[in-house]
Amino acid sequence: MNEDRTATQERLLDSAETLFALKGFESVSLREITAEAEANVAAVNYHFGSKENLIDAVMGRHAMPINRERIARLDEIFARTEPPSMREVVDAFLGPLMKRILEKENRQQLFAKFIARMLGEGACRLPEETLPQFQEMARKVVAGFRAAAPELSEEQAYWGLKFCFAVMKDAIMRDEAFEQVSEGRIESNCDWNQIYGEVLDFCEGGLTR
Amino acid sequence: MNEDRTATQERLLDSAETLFALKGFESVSLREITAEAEANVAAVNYHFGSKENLIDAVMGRHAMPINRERIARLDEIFARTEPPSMREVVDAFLGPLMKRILEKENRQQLFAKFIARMLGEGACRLPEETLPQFQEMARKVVAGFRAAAPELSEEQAYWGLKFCFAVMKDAIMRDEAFEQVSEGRIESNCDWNQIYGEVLDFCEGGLTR
DNA sequence: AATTGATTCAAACGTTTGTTTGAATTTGCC
DNA sequence: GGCAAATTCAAACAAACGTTTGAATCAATT
Repeated sequence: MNEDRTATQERLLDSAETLFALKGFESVSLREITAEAEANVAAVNYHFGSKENLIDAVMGRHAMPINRERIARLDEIFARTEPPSMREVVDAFLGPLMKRILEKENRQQLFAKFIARMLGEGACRLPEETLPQFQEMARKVVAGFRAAAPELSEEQAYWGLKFCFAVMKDAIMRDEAFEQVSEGRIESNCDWNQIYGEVLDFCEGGLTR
Repeated sequence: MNEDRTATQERLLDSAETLFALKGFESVSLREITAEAEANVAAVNYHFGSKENLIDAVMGRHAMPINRERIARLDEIFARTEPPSMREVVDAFLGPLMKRILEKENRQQLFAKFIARMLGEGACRLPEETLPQFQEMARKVVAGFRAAAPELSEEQAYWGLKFCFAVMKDAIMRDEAFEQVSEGRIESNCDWNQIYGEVLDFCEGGLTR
């Protein structure tokens, strides 16, 4: 995959990311994207070939670096002699994602929502070339879980992986419906560090019964 | 809301439910739905007024009975003198959903996927008249959580509610991507009882740190 | 049997979708 | 400055979308 892109390509990716975050993949038209990016309608097909390819590109921009970081942190943990704590394994898995949300000073919420959609709707369509990396990452996370909690079977650990994913995703994706259901007791604030704390608590507990 | 519908209405709802399960709300056209239901394209607009209304109807068909059952089970728990266990509160919350999946002998997987989508994509668009019921249900679940684990703050309990939802949703929604990532170690089987056991374990652990 | 109201139907409505085209324009290079 | 490739652009494409229409058909009542 070409890493250095033209200015137009970059603007298209940014606009697509923003609009996907707000409305989901299916509901955003190429015309909305190109208008936001101040580009021509034909630009997407010229630079990316199709709308599908654009979605893949905007996902690929984040997925691989995140997985790289996850793997690096897990390798660090395994390099140590003492056994890992469950919390640090979960954090090695979810932290790189959360880090990127915290980095975006002004567009935190938007970027978070895009990530959540990527994990949700987009999960079924992860770019092919990223699959081996995802698999390696998953194997290491599962190994980490079982190092921290030896009573977990391999299958249980994989379910745990899935569930941690799910919890993180829902925590990131602040939806109006739940705000209503909780009658304003949740989501009005936006202290990501506190939210991430809740996520870690829940996942850690869920994995160490 | 009219409870007794014509045969055509029923067929439209069934077809919509099936197709929504397979492809999501946005990606299914009225023409697909009416073709499946062996009805005319105009039938949806005649009977429901619009596609949006159809989606609401197909959701409303399940949401309210499920919430009724949840509330009933929680009331039973509160009627007892001894304090509830966390597991039974979680089960009162998630069980009525799982029950309906197990009921559908032949279409389990399909129905489960619809439910998951309803919880996911559809969450942001829950029919207005169901909101008070959702709120009452949520209040009682939270009360149940805190009765079983008094150290939980109200806010933590609401997060727990959200997270249990998320875990259940992801467990139900079997996506190919994760099957690949786990390299076949998950999802090949389909023993819903075992899966539900994993969900209960994780949520129970997550709420009782 | 006639009349009324509810339902079905084929056809068309106006938009919007993703994509393609071919000419204009910009860009980098000799 | 001039050539060639890369990029932009307005315009149009066919296809699909949700919705509307008005006549045909069905059901029930009188």
